[in-house]
Amino acid sequence: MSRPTKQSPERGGARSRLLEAARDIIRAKGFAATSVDDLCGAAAVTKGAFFHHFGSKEALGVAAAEFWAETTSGFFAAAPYHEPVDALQRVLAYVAFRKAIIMGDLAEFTCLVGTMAQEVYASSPDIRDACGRSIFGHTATLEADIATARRERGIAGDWTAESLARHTQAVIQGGFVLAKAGNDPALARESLDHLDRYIRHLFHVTEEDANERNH
Amino acid sequence: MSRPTKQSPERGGARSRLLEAARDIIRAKGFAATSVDDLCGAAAVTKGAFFHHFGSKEALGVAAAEFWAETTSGFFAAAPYHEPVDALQRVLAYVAFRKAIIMGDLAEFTCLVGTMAQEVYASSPDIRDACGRSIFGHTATLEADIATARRERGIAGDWTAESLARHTQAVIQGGFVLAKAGNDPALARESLDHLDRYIRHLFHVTEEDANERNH
DNA sequence: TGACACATACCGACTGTCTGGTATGTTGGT
DNA sequence: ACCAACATACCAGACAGTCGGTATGTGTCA
Repeated sequence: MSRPTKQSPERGGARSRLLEAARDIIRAKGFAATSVDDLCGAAAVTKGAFFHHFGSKEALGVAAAEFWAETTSGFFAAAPYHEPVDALQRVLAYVAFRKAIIMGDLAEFTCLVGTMAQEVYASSPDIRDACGRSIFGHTATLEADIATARRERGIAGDWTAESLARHTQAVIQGGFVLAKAGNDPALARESLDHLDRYIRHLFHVTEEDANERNH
Repeated sequence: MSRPTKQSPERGGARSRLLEAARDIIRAKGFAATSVDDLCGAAAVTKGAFFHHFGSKEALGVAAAEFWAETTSGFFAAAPYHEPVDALQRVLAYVAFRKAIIMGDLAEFTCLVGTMAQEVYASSPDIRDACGRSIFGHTATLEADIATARRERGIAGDWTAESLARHTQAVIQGGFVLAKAGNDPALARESLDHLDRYIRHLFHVTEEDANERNH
């Protein structure tokens, strides 16, 4: 009767199942409205397992933000927008990619750490900082391409690659807020069109050379 | 001993005190983490008074969003950015005004309805819609100036006044998210500089005629 | 090879506190 | 006398967190 491996969910998977449940449920309901029991139910584990892996609900919030940072950085690193050899084309491809993945349910494409940061920034500095590391860690990856594009094209102007990378993230996050308030994902895509136009302006992209080669 | 008017807080003020408390506390802690007792304590009223004026906590959320819409529309209507006779200058003055009022504590300048919409969009459609009406009602006031400016200056381009007004709001909301995640109000101001540059580009504002008159 | 020690992963009943909400007063103006 | 605007007392369920326990692996030494 008793088999060596008898647990239906394989041993050791409780922690990651809880993090996946947190990613999905917190994006839909928010951090405060998500109870530990909600998470345990969705992950099919008990409270004992929850508090074995996480010292508190707040600790799970921090871990969820770090889990988000890891999975999304892997996702974006593997994304096809890195392909163009021209740095500016990579930046524009990034914006296009962000627009393309806005589809389906709101809770599926919106940003966990943006949502959490907005909610707990004052009451839980640990979660807030973990969210901040995730967001600004991501902007740093874009900053490199922006800086390279600027150097390659000899672009002047009183702005920095760092601030433009952050602005890109602000437009994305703000688009999510409007999409939620208006219950329409198209509102998030709309702002990315304006961002695309803005970046082309900064780099003096004219209608003609919009696609392909530069000077 | 008993005087005609003996209540320290004047009779009849409980509802508005609760709405003001909601405005301040929900911005700092979020909707779900704000308890009815929190609100009653801050407004110095009892739970009886709370449920006399609001049928439920959710109903207070809706009322708080409507209260926010009323007070902010009054605030912006009275703001000095309407003074320029040139419509484009009014639009740019709006952006400058939004940047200027970003000061002090995060909870003091961030947006109640943006925060609430982000948190409860899936769990409370009534609150979400009230937040949506507040946000998009505000963008409509800016849309008029944008449309006028575009007509006055004969500006073409594949964008609409409506979408630019919404984009402006997205940049503001996204700036708030980044400011909270990074715990630094300057992050919100930074994106408004990019927005200002973008709008000047759309309207072909050159460095020379940046301040004063047009064609 | 096996047995003992120990660690890790997980279980589920339990607890004290807090939650939104209700039922029943009391007060003051008209 | 009546009604809106409150206050007081209370409730049932939900909440985060605790605790004693069990099952399964893992390292170690004879």
